[in-house]
Amino acid sequence: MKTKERILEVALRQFNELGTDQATVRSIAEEAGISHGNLCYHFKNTDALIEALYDRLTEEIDEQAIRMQHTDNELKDVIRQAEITFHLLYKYRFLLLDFVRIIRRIDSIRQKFRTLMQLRRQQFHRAFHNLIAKGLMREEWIPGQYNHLITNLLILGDNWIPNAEIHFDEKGEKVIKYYLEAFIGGLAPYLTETGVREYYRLITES
Amino acid sequence: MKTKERILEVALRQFNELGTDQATVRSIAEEAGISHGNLCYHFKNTDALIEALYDRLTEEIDEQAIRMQHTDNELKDVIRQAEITFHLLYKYRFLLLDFVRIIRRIDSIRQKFRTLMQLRRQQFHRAFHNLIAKGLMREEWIPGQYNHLITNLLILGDNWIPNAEIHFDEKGEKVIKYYLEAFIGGLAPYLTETGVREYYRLITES
DNA sequence: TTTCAATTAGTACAAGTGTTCTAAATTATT
DNA sequence: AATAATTTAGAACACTTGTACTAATTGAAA
Repeated sequence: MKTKERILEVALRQFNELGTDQATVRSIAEEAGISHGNLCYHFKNTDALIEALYDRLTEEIDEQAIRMQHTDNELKDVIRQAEITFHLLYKYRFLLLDFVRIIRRIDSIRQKFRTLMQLRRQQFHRAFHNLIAKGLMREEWIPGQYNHLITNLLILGDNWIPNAEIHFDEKGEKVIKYYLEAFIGGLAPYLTETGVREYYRLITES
Repeated sequence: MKTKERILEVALRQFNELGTDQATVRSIAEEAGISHGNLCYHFKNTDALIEALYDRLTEEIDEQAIRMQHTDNELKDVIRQAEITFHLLYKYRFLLLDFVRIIRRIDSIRQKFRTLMQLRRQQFHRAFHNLIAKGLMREEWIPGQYNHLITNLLILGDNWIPNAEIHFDEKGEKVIKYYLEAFIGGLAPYLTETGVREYYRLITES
């Protein structure tokens, strides 16, 4: 099964660098050093490749979510969680760069993604709840504000990569850090004084 | 010049509904009731159509920005500004739905867009400055937080439409309102007590 | 070793796309 | 009314893409 692995590797690279429209069955096969007929034997078309890679992403996210269940949900854990997720999304960034088109075309991904997002919203609610209980985050003082906050954070989480593609020429770690800071910084105003002190401590040490 | 107008109308509709990849020179020409040869006489290809429509959007945004200079920058003006911008973006939503691909392909749009974004960042800074001076918005109490806030608001402003496409089946006014509320709600925690009172007054009356 | 299934390369085809070109038709100008 | 410029339709071309198919090769099981 080494061929299949190599195909997915090359596909991921080409999707990320060229976009899902420029990377074709032929270009991927060529770089993988096989015939495109062979590639189509393993994956019927590029959509099948996209779906396979999407499944890999969700697998990796799931694994990480399970690992995170055993932390005590301090502020540092929340930040760490965001950090890992950002890196994961960056690894599969072609998905986010092209998500609308992919979703419009591949219905199975659409459905999987919707359930994933509901899960993420719940995770946020739970995390906030924990932080409030620990006295790190303020109680909601404007009705509905945490719902709005979560909406904004989810949009940031899904769209910082397209945003980076549009605004920056740099790539990689530098970009990830920039948006990660914006993400965490967006949380800061909702923290208690204790929370802010902790926030300072964490961002200065990294 | 009626043909040109009709072409752009149909193109906008097809781009919004089908996406820039499904709408072709031929499909647009057909709906406009002309030959595709004729369409190519007026606009060399779909990229030229996209560019023309992008220019229209920036024109409309500019007009509105000028109109807004004569307001006194109360909270209600800031909200009104956001509302109009959201509606404008929705009118040309295909641009935001496909922005990465468009930017990658059409360099002139890339450059125009970057300067536009710098402008928008400045507008936010100015608006915040005004609100602070009026005692409606708090002074920055965590270093850099307003820069992060603006980053987040800009990302929300550019990506609520793709987000809606992914998460909702509804379209139109309902969607606009949902994200507009998230946008304004994201501002609320940064307001002073007076600001929050004003915020309540404004959101309950609409 | 033989046999059968899985894998691979290469070819061929159909559909769709942007692009160009020519000739006709329309409109405006003198 | 005559002439020139603009606009339009339609055909033709080159290119790419996904898809299917065939034949050859490989590898494992009997």
